[in-house]
Amino acid sequence: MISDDEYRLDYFADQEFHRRKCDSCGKFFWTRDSGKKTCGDPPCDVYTFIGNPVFKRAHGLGEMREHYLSFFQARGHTRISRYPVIARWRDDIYLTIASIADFQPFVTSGLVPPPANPLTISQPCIRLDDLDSVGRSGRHLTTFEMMAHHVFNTKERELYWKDRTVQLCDELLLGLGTDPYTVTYKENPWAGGGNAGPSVECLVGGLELATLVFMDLKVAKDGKFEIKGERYDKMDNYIVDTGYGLERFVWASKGSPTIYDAIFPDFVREVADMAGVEHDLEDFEYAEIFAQNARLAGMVDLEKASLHELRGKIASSIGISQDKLEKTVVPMERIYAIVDHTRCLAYMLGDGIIPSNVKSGYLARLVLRRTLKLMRELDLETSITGLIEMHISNLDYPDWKKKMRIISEILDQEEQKYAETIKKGRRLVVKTAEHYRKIGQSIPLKEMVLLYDTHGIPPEIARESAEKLGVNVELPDNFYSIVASTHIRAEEVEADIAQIEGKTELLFYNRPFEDTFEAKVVDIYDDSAILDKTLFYPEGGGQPADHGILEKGDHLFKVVDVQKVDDVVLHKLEKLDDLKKGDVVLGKIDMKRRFAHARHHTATHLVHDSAKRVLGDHVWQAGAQKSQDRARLDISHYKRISSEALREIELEANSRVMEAIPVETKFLPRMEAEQLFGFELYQGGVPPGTNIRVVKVGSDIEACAGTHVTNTGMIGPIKILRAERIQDGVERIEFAAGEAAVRAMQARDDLLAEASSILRIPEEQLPKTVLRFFDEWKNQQKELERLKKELAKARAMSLAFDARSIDDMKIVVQKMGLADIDELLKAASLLAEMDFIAILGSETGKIVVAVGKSGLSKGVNASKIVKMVTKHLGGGGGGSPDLAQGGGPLSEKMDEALEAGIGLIEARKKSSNQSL
RNA sequence: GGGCUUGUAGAUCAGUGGUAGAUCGCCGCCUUCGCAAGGCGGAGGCCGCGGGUCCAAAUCCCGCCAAGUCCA
Repeated sequence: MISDDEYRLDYFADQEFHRRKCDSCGKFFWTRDSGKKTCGDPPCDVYTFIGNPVFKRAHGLGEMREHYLSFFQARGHTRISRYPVIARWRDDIYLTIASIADFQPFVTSGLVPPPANPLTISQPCIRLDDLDSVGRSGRHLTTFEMMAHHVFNTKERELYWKDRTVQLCDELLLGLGTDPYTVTYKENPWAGGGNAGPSVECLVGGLELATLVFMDLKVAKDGKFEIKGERYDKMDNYIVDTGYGLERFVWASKGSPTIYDAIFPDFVREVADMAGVEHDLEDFEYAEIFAQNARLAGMVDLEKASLHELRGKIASSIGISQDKLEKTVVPMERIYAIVDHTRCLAYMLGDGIIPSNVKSGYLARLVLRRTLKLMRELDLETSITGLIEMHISNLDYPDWKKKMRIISEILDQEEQKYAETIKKGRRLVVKTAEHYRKIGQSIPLKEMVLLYDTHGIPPEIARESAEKLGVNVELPDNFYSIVASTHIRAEEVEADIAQIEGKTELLFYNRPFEDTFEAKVVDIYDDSAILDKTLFYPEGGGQPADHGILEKGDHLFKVVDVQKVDDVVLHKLEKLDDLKKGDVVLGKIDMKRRFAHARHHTATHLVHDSAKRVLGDHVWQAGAQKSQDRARLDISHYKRISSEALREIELEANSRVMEAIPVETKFLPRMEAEQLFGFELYQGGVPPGTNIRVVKVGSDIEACAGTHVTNTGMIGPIKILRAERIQDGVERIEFAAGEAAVRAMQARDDLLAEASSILRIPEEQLPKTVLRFFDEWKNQQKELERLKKELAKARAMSLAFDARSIDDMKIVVQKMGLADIDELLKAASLLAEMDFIAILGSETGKIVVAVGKSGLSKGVNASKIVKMVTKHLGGGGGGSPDLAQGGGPLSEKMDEALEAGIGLIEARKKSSNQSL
């Protein structure tokens, strides 16, 4: 528990605030109004600001943002620019969900100094948790700007803490014209992402405008404090983490019926016009419907509450029928959601997310497809590209306008893909529906889940198609949660990483060409030696570890792996033997291996840079791995890389090699590097630490800890081997550099040489000749087929003469040389057509039995005969009563097997008409 | 990163171990002044690729390649 004392601020005392316990929810809050009984937060209080703004003047988004940032700037805060909405510097979240996310984990943990302190920022954030409520509740958004001021205090230096934070918030609100008696601060401890602390929510007019978090706790096993079931301890550093909702401020300043009408009124009107929906907020009764909707929706959690029930309440409180309410509200809800979702997409695509079926790309596709579905429901004929372009031209990010061409191409492609999925889906639904119509049932839930989960067909669309065919569907309200529940969640495995004290000096950066060094063994850990300094490169950044040896006198220790744990390098040895702490060793690196890695590593940077030049700026590294004989680079790209583009990339990369560009590396403070080069530095992930190593290869600049050659000329040739699609939106380029490239080319030469020598033709004629051979082969196959048919016919005719008769049935039994099963089948079935019983065998051990009409009527069964006679061949067989086939490995016993066949029919006669 | 699904004629798909099919499209002929429709006939398949099991594999098993989809 967080102590009450945490909230007893001098500022509250000075300003004559009272601490009250909410009559409704029991939480404590602070107010200047001594008569206030409830905390101010819905559902304890209702919205009072709608139609009754809490600020003295209406503000637009830009105006409000500027007011906020300059307010804090004037009070000693440095304004910093926003971070992307795709959190590339984080590996635990895909999207930037709060302003503090910009500074996690390294700034908040104290490892890296903040870019400024104190600072103020307005950070665009995306949260998709309440996607279903967007448009409906009047207040939910997928995209919002979190305005914030942050302070990073340390034990040594405190800038300001709770009092000043609350004071600034109060000053901001009162400055905007808020009545001081309507402001409440509700106590509400905050926890998330491994941190926690006391926090107050600032409420005005029933609307939560800001949250002021005082982050001073971190998760600790045996911590002194317990919040929401986790234990926490105090941190050395403590952080003011505030969040002010820009869109809510604008809403509060206007008192519009919904947040959407407040923040983009023109956009809403334009889309409403396109959809042919009348949206006249001047009409009091009409506006009141939305206002009341927002007020009541503000009180409940839409996820849990029944939408139907809620609407019933709203209708009766306004005094109109529920039907009329829905007719008015539903189209607008869709329009609001479309306007919101397209803004979300503008941010996602503008910041470089490529729609995909995995990771952050999936989130983009999710929002995109929901938007297309909404547009379809409204019969909105316009293209989604146009809507997104409208947002982009309204936003003040010039680089996005340049990206519009690629964004539009991506969108067109996504629209097409979705249309394809729906088209395929409808066919599938029709098939499914017809099946259930035949058996007179409605389509069960299981099928609906399959259609959605496996084929991406939304249940609403499935229902529409099915009902057209007069088939009902089973579709419960909580359909999507049923789908979710079928996915078993993978348990998160927390790796127990050993912490090792100490620091190994890294020599390989400054002495990249040296292969020998002397060092002291400072410790032994399992079967690994820890040295005071090392030339061995530990595995990292997709580059494998160096190998080599450690020499102690004339005793050699083979180094088979090298790993870095914290600041310590572990040299894993094949055998530990008598190596001990305090020994002095001579280390020798396998330089051939090292150089192969270095070539591939620098080449990776070049290939990445070339891909960017050829394909566009949307290309980001999504992963990389190097080895001695090849390397692979995964890049984000929205379509398959054509072979022409691939060749261009290859040529481009080799041009950089031929230019013999020096590779520059240096260590820079993280913030300086970020300011100089932007987040494009973090192609290969975000390294920890205050200083990061920046590697510059021509125009490519990346944070990279790997070993590189010192000049691109040293790479030698770069040969792209292949490209494959890892996921939608991610392409993998495999290539070889240096000696490995030469060997790869030689291997390809060998393939050509071998193939052409088999055909005894020059290599240039391979494609032409292979094509001719393939065509000839196909024609010959057909010819062969035809001849077999003819041969079978001829044989059948001649065999018919040799038929014997048993019990009025004409029987042919014959061994037909090396004939294959096809020929036997054809001959036998022809004989059966002429009303014979045929038992045909071959020297290869195959048998076919066919029975004609009269045989069948007497109960002769081909399948049973085959089953019995093939036993003589040590095999088996089967088929239908009129035609069966089989065989076995003992082909030399064919005569015996055929005799047995005749025997069976004769025996059948004796036992008089017993069926076989 | 995990789950599910698919790959058969130009297209859409049947075919769950026993002679590869349907519909549309294509070509030819009949009918017509011509077109559409209709009738008759025909062409078109490494059943995604490679291995395995089996007397026998489009079908079962393994690997690869290509694609779709839901989720974290």
